[in-house]
Amino acid sequence: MANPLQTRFHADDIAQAEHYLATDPPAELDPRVERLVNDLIGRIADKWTLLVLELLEEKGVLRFSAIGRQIDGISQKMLTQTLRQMERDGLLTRTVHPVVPPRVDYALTPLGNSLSAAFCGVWVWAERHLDIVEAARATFDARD
Amino acid sequence: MANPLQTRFHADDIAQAEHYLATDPPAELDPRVERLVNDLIGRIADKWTLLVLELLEEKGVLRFSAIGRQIDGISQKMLTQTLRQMERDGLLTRTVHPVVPPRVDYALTPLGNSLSAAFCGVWVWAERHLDIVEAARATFDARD
DNA sequence: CTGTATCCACAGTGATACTG
DNA sequence: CAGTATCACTGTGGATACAG
Repeated sequence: MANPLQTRFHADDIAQAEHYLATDPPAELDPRVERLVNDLIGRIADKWTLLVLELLEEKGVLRFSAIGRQIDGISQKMLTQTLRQMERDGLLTRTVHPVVPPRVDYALTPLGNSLSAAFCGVWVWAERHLDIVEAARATFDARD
Repeated sequence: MANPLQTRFHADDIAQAEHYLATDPPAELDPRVERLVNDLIGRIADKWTLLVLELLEEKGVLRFSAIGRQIDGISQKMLTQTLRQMERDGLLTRTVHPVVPPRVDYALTPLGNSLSAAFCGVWVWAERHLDIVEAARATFDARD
């Protein structure tokens, strides 16, 4: 039986995610570092970044228009912006082929892959608990 | 040596996060489910929700003002809004004590704890790769 | 103390048009 | 094809005041 999440995340990535959980995290956690980590999470956890991350993890290398086509509802502006941010953060590479018409390929870096792996647990959680959350909302909305 | 992340995440939660990664995820992943999951992630991954989740995971039970005091920069409005959303999603419980002055306690539900555990991997990733990301940004910003 | 209500400023977003 | 530029808009979020 096909298993979308298993095809989406490489076994290596999942192994690495387990590695993150199993090994000791850094000992230092002063407020400044905490703020930076929060900032970083805030940036990488936005809607479009997550979708691009997921898509590239699954598909490997894609060109600009292919990404735009496969992510529902994203505008060209937001796609460009998201890709630039991710490139700046070292999550993906942007390869411009000097041909006409222009062709630009995007692919995750190892850093991007590792982030995708780190988010694997959140994806699985969301998928697993979707029904529970919706039930909780229904209950909450019922009484007021 | 003290280890903030180990104190922040209970051993049980980490075990559960490993469980998520180790076991087979649900087989079905039609576009509708995918959209719902994306929505859900978009909601739970916002800045304040993440900070509240982290704080309550660490501290256990806290009252309204205590949360507001310990999360830097959050306004009363956003705190109320965030707590309501999380309560609606079943992530935390809101307990009103009928005393004067009023006292309202907030605590994570098992669902909230499991979400916190799922995000553990992302936290560790962010902490681990903070320097790499900042270096990537510096490199990116240098050439233009 | 724990909220709600109101107002307002501004950043994020989408639509559109245009360029190399 | 792969963007950039411009603009109008909307919602988020902060400040403030007030209520239970």
